Amino acid sequence: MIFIDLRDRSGIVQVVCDPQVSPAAFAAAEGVRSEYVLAVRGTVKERPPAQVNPNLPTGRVEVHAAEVRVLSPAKTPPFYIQDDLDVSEDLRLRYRYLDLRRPIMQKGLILRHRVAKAVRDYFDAHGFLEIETPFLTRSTPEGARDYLVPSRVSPGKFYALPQSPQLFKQLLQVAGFEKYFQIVRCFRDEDLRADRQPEFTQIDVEMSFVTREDVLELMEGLVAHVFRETLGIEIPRPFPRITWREAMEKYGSDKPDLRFGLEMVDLSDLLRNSEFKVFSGTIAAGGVVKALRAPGCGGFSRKELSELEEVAKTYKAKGLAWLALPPAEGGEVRGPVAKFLRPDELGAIRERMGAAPGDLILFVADQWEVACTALGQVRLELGRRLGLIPAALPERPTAADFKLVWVVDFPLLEYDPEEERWVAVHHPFTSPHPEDVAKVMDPSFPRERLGEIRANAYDLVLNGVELGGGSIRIHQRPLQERMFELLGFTPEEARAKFGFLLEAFEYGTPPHGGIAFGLDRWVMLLAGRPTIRDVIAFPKTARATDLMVDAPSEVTEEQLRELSIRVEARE
RNA sequence: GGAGGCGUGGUGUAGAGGCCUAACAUACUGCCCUGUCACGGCAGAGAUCGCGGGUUCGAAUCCCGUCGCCUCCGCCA
Repeated sequence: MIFIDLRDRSGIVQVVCDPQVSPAAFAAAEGVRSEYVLAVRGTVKERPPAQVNPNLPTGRVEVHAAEVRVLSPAKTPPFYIQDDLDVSEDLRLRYRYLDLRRPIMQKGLILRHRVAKAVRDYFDAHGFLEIETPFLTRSTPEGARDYLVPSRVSPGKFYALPQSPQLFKQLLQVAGFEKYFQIVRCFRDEDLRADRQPEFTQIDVEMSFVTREDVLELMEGLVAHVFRETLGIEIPRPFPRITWREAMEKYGSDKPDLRFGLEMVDLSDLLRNSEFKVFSGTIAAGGVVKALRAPGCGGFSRKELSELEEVAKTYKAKGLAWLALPPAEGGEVRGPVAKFLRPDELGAIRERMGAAPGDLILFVADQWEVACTALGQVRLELGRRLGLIPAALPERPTAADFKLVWVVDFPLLEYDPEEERWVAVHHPFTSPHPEDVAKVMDPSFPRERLGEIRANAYDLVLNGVELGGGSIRIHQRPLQERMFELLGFTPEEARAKFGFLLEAFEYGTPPHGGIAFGLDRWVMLLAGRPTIRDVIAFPKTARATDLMVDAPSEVTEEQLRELSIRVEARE
């Protein structure tokens, strides 16, 4: 009697080879090893009650083999084909076709397909057209580093792979395709992360004659549709909204994780005249003091506190001050800051923080954005330590496992000290907030205050991950010219870089706007995986290499000659 | 560009100056086992400890360099 676990995309079934039923099938099965490809003919039978395997979805039945044929033998795989795999990722990437045999990997790609299908169905039902745009296109300034492709017929010239179809989708609006979408590959030559690959897939959307409200409402419908069709989850609508400013103030991030509270509080007004110069001095210099209450954490050890401080320092904070409240009334308040604070200050802080005995209060004093960001990262670390951020998605996720939020009113511009100029936070075609257009057009508006101007832009954030973002675009020539001016482009430069778009805009441009979602990230979150590599069939390593096909690779002298390219040896 | 972690039979780990002629689990090969499903039993094969240099009487172990993978900062309109 030989038992074979026979696997296909749908799962595993047990094949029973009984020499009394079929001597030939038994003999064939004797030579079968792991991962052999088989053709089995037989009868599906219910198992005897004692032989039922409750751990297997098909555990109530089995196939009694009449015939077993080996279609293809297999070498012993370098790792087990099973879900709970403890093997280095480089090995999985080198043998990706084996890694992808694992049910959990198949589940991820099947989910990915179903998300894409749901997206296409939704847009089709709402009158959108999927239109393809070029991969071989033109390098444009701003944004990420381009992947370049040399041209053979135009020696010395290069195509760029698109960072996104941004310009094309706007040109499609000029062309009259007033509802466009595309599931499209994008390319960015920047350093990688767990949620960043050099090529990734975007759900790209653009619409004419819409306001921000129209876009957000339609996209909430999309998100709800995808959750319903893939996980069977009903996401409550409308999604909450938060301004960028408020997100930074309360959560210290432009992609706040709303699965837990631990909101930050500003104490600058209370500590303006504090004896503690780190606080008062920072405030006098235009900075702020932000604080975070960690409930019941007053007993944290030196080690835990210094680990939290390391987090803060990673994000440019100079330090992390703390106050540990005694577990009962009357005890000593501990912490390096305690002796510098007057009783009235201490009382005011406790009241504002809503602090209870046994709580820990953490402080960062710094310039506003640094203080918010650093303490916001401490907040996330605390969330992990206190178990407020689930380590994994439950077996049957519900709407409560997915906290969606729109972040709106991003700044339009931010100062880049390296380039010594203002750069677009979103991109140069993003329209200012309707209430701020006057400031943009006002030539006397002080340059140093350009950072106050809000954009008509929005991001969708899911569990602290940026799922997508978009904006209402500029469709008026004077406003666009003014934007280029603020970005430091002369009219000639603007024309040289974006001339085709500016020219197109002269032929009647509908007001338009759109959004783009990161498909990989979305599927990653729906599947509860820790990296987008797990939901991409053939991903690249952190150094942007493909370990399976060994790319990038050297090419022949002949190929280089055809492209008029000479490679200089680099150390 | 920077910081950290990891690298020892196919795989996952242990070993932290001499106990290493490198251990354990699993996978693999052969034999036994006619209801197994984390099967079981017996036997066997399989590693110059990522690579290069150095220190030492002696290095998987200490030092320097280098390569690869992962995470994070910078970067990513």
